[in-house]
This record gives sequence, structure tokens and C-alpha cells, in this order.
Amino acid sequence: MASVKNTQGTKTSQAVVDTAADAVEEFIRRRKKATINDVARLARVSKKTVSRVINNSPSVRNETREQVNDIIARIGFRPDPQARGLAFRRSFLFGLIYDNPNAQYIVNIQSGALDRMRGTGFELVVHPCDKESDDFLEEIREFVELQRLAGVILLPPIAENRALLAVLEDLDVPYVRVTAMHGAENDPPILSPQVVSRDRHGCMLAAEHLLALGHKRIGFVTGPAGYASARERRQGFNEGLSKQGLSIDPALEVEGAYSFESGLEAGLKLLDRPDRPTAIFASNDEMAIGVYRAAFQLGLHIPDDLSVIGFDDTPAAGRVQPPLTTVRLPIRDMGRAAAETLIDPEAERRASTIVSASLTVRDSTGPAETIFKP
Amino acid sequence: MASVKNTQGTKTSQAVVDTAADAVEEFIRRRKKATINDVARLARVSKKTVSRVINNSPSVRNETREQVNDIIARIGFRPDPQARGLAFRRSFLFGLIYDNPNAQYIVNIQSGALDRMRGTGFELVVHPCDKESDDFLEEIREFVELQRLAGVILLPPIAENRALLAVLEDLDVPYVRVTAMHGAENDPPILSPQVVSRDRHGCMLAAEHLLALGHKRIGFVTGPAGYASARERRQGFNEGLSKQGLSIDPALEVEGAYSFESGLEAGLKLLDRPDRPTAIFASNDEMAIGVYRAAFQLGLHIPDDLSVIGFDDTPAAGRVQPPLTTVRLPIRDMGRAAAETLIDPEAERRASTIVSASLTVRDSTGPAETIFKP
DNA sequence: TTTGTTATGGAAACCGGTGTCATAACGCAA
DNA sequence: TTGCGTTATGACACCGGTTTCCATAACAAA
Repeated sequence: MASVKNTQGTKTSQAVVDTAADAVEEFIRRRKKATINDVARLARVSKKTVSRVINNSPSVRNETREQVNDIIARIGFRPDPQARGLAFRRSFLFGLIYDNPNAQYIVNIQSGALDRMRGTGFELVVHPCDKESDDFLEEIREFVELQRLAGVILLPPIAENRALLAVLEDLDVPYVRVTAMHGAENDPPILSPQVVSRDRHGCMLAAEHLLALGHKRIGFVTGPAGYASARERRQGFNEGLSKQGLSIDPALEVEGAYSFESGLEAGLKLLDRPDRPTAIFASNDEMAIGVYRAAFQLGLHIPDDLSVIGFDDTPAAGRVQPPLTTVRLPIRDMGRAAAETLIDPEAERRASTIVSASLTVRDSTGPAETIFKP
Repeated sequence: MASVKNTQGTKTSQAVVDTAADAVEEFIRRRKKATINDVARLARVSKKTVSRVINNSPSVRNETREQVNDIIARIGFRPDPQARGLAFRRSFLFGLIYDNPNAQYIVNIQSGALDRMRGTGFELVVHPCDKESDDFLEEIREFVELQRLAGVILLPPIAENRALLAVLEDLDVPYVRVTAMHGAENDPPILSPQVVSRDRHGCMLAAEHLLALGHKRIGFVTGPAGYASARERRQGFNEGLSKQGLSIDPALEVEGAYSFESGLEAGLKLLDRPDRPTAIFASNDEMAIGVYRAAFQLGLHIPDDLSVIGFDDTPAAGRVQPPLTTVRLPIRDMGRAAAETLIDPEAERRASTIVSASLTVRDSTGPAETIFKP
């Protein structure tokens, strides 16, 4: 110590490193997980100073900081998330909470979020739940509280559950909702941070596409009532039709459940009649593929006898025969954006990240009047 | 305290509860997360004794145990996983590590594992990785070590990566591999705990099914070389054929990559020739659906001109036209079993959990000789 | 040189549990 | 009743970080 005091600033640091060099070497040889105490000892500073360096606290001399960082790098120190979490009273875990939408959707969100989280020190805990169960809210409350989550990502449909949002507010945990952008006429809009997709716009494109092909009698398979996405998609499609003075024909509208079976059923209902539509828009791909089955059962050929459009652009959309024209949502990007919102406090303040939908035109849509063609 | 000593055993407990009753009430009113100290204070025992109760340590008087449990229940105490993990030097997190197999597979495993984990206090952290990346092993090592995982679930194909297994052994973390059961002729079998599926048996059933329908010229689309599942499926199919003295015809075998595109390509290669096979087995559904596309492009009708069998029974299998005959694996059950292995030390000792494959017959397979039918 | 601030670093307590070890309480034979 | 081996319990240090509070060093102004 005395010698340290005697030497000048810049030399001090060097001297310390030199003196400690073999200690460091030996430590590395021991090949044990390093702790903050090891760093402090080898860098000849207090734990607190190391802690300051780790947390980018401003009041550390540059010289000291470098010295500490040098040791950290050399012995490969990584602060223990559990210990840090305990002290912070907050873990380094994000929770992904969902109620069983389709697998492809979940995996894409997951993969996007993880992509953004890579290297940040956060990890993702997945937590499916059942919104119909009695202790649904209690169950989530306990999960979030017990794990002291650093953030929560909510997927539809529970992202629209106000009771759940209230619980999260109460727990004071940062959260982000992934959902379809709200139209103007909706009940009090939710203001919490969200990643929203322009479902409405996508469906408008779909409607315009069908209109451009000359379709007039168009069937519409709605998503389940109560889902924001179902409402938005319907509204968007209607808006698209309205540009040519049309609107969704109540006689040609059937509610589905976002499932293949419900799509099949809806398809049969719409197609098994003399004045059947020449095109059907289904509010997601699953149901669109159900409509395919219905068409097949009735001996109708797509796209000659019937045009079909779906929503989601799942991998299956490109694989069915004929490949399905569908509205595409950049789900992975939405996952990425959701993670971004939780990671960057700046982003959280922006509240809404908006992503666009686009139309992927494949072979399931064709002109309405093929019948009259040679 | 003196009064406590003066009263008799049974009364003591009652007295304590009585005395503390209002303290408990008041605590509950404060509505703050309870800690072990609160429990200790209210139950008038030491932290350590509470800890003993939590961990089912045997040396606690029944009376004391009840008293403590009573307080725990009343104030809703749940030990903090972070603090517990820190002290145990092990978290309560399981890691699910995978390298990008298909979404459906991951979600099913995930959902099965989570189903089994519900209520155990463990949570699941998902961690995709890229086995081609340079720091693949280092990346996983750091993840597992830093999070001090309580267990790791490995999915194919990395479940067969011996270097990775060595890392996990070195870290001394419990892990379980999900994989296809090894045939006898394989290189030194891996003995670590695993959940294995009888892919071979499933493929044998597929072969028998085709043989029973009279097929002789059968195409085979292999999975990627190096994948255990690819090897096993091939072997099983071959065994099935061998029962009638046949075997996979090298001229009718094409290697695929478990992807739609590779299935399409393989299908074209196999079908675009005069002596085309009357049936094709694809080593997974994705590729089978690729074969569908190939058949469509060549104007072949399934199942009249060509029978197709896949493997996995993904949701898509039931939705394509015609619905695909395929080998079904209970993926969710495998996820459940994997979690079980990590949760129950007994189960871990059993080393292998075996699950069966079955054949789901749908409409993509038909008799070989339809050509000669009326 | 002395004084008044402001940066910097350290000791000790704390986050909420567990491990070790000593001691108190208990059951039972002598 | 005494003695002794168990069994039950508690005191205290510890896991690996952070925070509070205070002492000191560094530097500008007087």
C-alpha cells in the first residue's frame, strides 16, 4: 500500500497489475467461477468499486475502471444473476405469457424476442396459462411476483384482458402487449406499452385485391368474438370493400374459432348454396385451409371456382395446394420489438411500436369471371 | 417466553398462536411479500427451523412443524427462488436447449414439459442456439453455468452432440436427451438419461402398411445424414421391408433435409421417370408434403397414382389434401417425460424412458394396383 | 497554507434464504 | 435421580451481489 501511495497515478495502476500478475495467473489456473470478491482482491479495490464498474456508476476514476475491467476480462468474471437479482429485488428474467394461440405464432414471437435478448443478460421464461381457469389471475400473479420478473410479454388473446393488466400494474412489473392495432371506435383504448400490427390495413389490401379481380359476392369468416384481432380484421376488410361502395354481406358472414375445423364448417355453410360467393376471406390461415377442405368436398376448384385469402402467412400457407394468398404479419419482428420495449426504457416510453401487414399473393386467388373464359 | 415455558406442550402451540394471532392479522393487513423472517417471528421459532420445515427436514417436532406450516399458510409465504437458489448454488430453472427443429415440435415438447412442471416450483427457460456457430459450446456453457440451471432438456439434433454432452457433464448439471432410440449397430451408445422414441418401430409399421397394400417399388426420402432420427427411420423402414424379402432400393433413395423444399426436390427426382415408384415414404411430414407438391406438378394423383407416408403427424398432416398417412410420435408425452426425469431423481436413475410410435392411416395411401381396377 | 467542495473508496448492513456446529430438550436405562 | 445417547432447535456465518453511510483524497478558491 505504501508503495502505491508513493508512485504516481499512471504508474500505480501498472504497478498493481504487475504485482498481481501471478496472482491472476494462479487464479485462472484454479478454474473456478470468479466472484466479485476475487475481482476486488486482484484489482486491489473494494467490492463496492467493482460493483460500481459493473453497473456503470459514474463516480469511478477512469484509471480505476480500466484496472477493474482488465481483471474482469482476464479472469472471466460474470456477475451471478441470482445474487444480483436478490440484491436488486428483481430477476433478469422476462416472462412470456400466453394462452395457447397457434404454435407457429408462439415460436416466432419467442424466437424474435430471444434474438433481441441475446447478449443482454436477460433470459426468457415461457409460461402458458388457461384464461378460462378459475385461478387464472392468481396463478399469473404468483408467477410474476415470485420470480420477480424483469418484464412480461403478453400475447393475444390475454393481452386484451384488462383484469390481467390490472394485476400487472399492481405488481408494478414492466410489461408489453402484442396485439392488433385498435381502431378508433373501440372502447377505452389501452395505453400501456404495446407492439401492434396493422391488421386492419392488411385486410384492406386483401379486400382491394379481391375487388381488383372482379369479385363482388365475397364470403367472410370472422375470428372469435371478443378477440381484438378478429374485430380489426373484419373492420379492415370492410373498409377495403367500402372503397367500391360494398360492405360485408351479413348473409355471407360466418363466425369461426381460428381453427381448421371451424374453417371447414364455415366453408361448407358458405359454399353449399346456389348463390355461393366467388371468393372467401378467412380471418386466419388455419380457417382458410379449412375452407380449402370444404371446397374440395364440394368439388370446387381453387382458384377457378373460388378464390381464398387467409391471414398470418404461416408456413402451411405456402405448402397447401394451391399455395394460399394471405396477409403477412412480421411476427418475429413483433417478438423482437416486444423484447426491445422491455430492454430499453426509452423504447418503453414510446408506448407503441407499429408493424405493417402486407399481402402475399399466391395462387389461391384469381379473376372472378373465369367461367366465361375460353 | 416465560409463559411459554410454563405451559404444557400442546397448550404451548395453542398459546403461541393465540398470542400471535393479532400480529398475524396485522401482518396480513400490511399485504407485503412475506419472508422467512416473518414466518420465524410469528411462529416464534428461528429462521433455521422454518427452513427445515420448508425443506422437509425430518428432525422437526410435528407440533413445531404444524405451527410453522400454519403461519406459512396464513400469511401466504412462498420462499424466494432467487434467495434459495443463491444459497443452494442452484436455480430452480430448467433450460430447454434446441437448434431450430420445426416449430411444432418445439412447442409440443415445451408444452408437455411445462405441463409436468406445473406446481413443482420449477420454471422453463428456452434457449435456442446455432450448432454451426463457432462459440456454440462456449455459449451454452456460459448459459448453463451462469444461470446455475437445475436441469437441461436437449432436443435433436444437438441431443446427439457428444462434445456438448461432455460440457454438461463437466458442469455437473442434470440433463436429459430427447432422441430417437438407438439401434444396436450404432457407435458407442450414449448412456445419459434420455427420452427415446421408437422411430424404428414406427417406420416398420409404415413399411408393412405399404407392403400390405401391394406396393413393391417404394421410394425413400432419407433425413439429413448425421441425424440419429434419420438413421433410425431408415433402418426401421428397411426392417419392415425385409419381412417380405425386400429392402430400400438404392436407386429409389434420396437424401432430404427435413424441409418442404428438399421433399419437393426429392419427389421430383423420384417421380419424374418412367419406372417411378408407386409409393414414397418421406422421413418427415414436411418432406412428405413436398412430395405432394411434386406429385401435383407432375400431374399425379394421390393416392391413386402414388401413395405417400410421412413421419411426425404434425397438424398439417391432417389438413393437406388428401390427409396424410403418417407415423405418429407422442411429442407432448416426451416433453412430459423429459421434465419428469429432471424433477424426480428416481426417474433419472432409470436413464431411459421409451415412448412408442404408431401409424395414423389417412387417405394418402391406397392399393398399388388401382390402375387395373374398373 | 488553510478551507470548502466534490469525487472516490471502504466498512458494514442487507437482500432472503441455507449450511455448520453447539447446545437444549427429551427418552430411557441404570 | 443420574447419566447418556438421541433428537430438536437456534446462533452465526455464508451464498454473491448492492446499498447506506462515512472517511478520505483531490482539487479549487481564499
